[in-house]
Amino acid sequence: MLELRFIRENIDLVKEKTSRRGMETTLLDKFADIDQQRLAILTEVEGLKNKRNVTSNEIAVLKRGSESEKKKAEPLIAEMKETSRRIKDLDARLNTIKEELHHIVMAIPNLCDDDVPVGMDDTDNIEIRKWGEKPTFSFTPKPHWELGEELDIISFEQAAKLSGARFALLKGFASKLDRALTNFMLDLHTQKHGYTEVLPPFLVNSASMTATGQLPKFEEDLFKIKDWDLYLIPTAEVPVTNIHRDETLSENDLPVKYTAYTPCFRSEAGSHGRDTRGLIRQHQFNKVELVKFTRPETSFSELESLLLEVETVLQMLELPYRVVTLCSGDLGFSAAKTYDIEVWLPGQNCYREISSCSNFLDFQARRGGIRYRPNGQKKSKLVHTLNGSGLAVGRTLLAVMENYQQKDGSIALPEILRPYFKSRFIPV
RNA sequence: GGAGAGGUGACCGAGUGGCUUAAGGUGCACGCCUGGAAAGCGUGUGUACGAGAGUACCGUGAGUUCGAAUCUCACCCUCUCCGCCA
Repeated sequence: MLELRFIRENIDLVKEKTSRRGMETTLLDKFADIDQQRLAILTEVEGLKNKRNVTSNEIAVLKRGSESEKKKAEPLIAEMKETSRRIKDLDARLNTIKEELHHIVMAIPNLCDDDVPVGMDDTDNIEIRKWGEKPTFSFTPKPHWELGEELDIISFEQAAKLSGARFALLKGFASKLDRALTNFMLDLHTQKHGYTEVLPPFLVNSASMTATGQLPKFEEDLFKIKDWDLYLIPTAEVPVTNIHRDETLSENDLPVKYTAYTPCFRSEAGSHGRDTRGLIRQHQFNKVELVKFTRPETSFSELESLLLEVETVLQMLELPYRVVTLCSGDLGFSAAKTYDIEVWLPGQNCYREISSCSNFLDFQARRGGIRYRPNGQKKSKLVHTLNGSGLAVGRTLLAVMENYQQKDGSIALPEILRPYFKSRFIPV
């Protein structure tokens, strides 16, 4: 959410920046009109309320006085009866307008940072660096879904029986590898990168979804629990960022850093026909997430260190990747700037997103009332929030399978996973 | 699911219709004091909207009233006990 006053005073800038994202600006034309109506009614009703407060005090004084003074209160009471009726009317109108305005403001995306390249879609994203040597094969490398079925460690068919399309059943070595990767990532982030591990609820209420920006605009992307105000989380970002909703943190505690392993649930509405094979796009997948709460001054440097921490995971797993800066049109609703890390997949001969690291500035903090008190100052300020996947476990698993596949169909494993997986490879 | 108790500022906690402009305390900040610190003393200390005067906010939403933190109703949440259950 952007500040009301900021939108009012910078309406052209807001229009320009939202159109960079490829969004309609008609909403913003409506904003100015409704905002003006709101201020007019607000002024009137506040004047009446002031009168009511003052007169009520007068009545109180008269009522404590003599009989004749008590009599004097009666016309005042009659007058206030009428005033109260008008206040009630105006308040009702004001509430309607406020709701309309709130709807508009909640539908305005964050302003993209000036560093963000202007573009339409992912083809306009800018590669900023590459790491690692793509593996060479003496044979044609297979996609992971073929490897998984041949080794009998992933079954899409059985998962379809249980749940339908876009689900997978990991078996034996695959489920063990998923667990090994998760533990490796959590250990790295807690022991080397200074994150506190949390295990949050996987169902959250609408207030939480609203603070991080999934609601009200993107409800169709979520799974909702029937008859409950609960949604399955699409990412750990939601419960973890909401840990400090409506709280004031101490500046000395910043940056606050959490890592969480959770399953993630996404409806994938609107992506029919895309990535239908394999583990790439599932309704349910596991992810290790990193979340930071920072001072405004340091959020961009914290974004850079977050990116490096995520890259470390891929480097330790010796998986080749590249980093891209998302262009304005590809940026998520709440983010001001995002780096995507894309891992090399030899079985599909392409790079695929495996992590997304974003700075949300105070956009989520304002929605969620997440503040801190700067040392030596009276007024609290909004924190900045950031998060990044460190990493999406399912996609890491398939990247390991494709990059480490052997001619005989077995899969070698990164050295770093030895303490977690115990054996060196997944046998045929 | 049943019974009971409760939800007040950064935190604790008083407050059952109008001298409440939310007491008091803790914490925090600044000042005095000190060789320096602690203690002590003093001052200040929320959020939103508004150019400002001001208005609103005591779990949420309605209601009663000239006037509600305070009374009524509904709902949400927390705690204790009982029941059921991994």
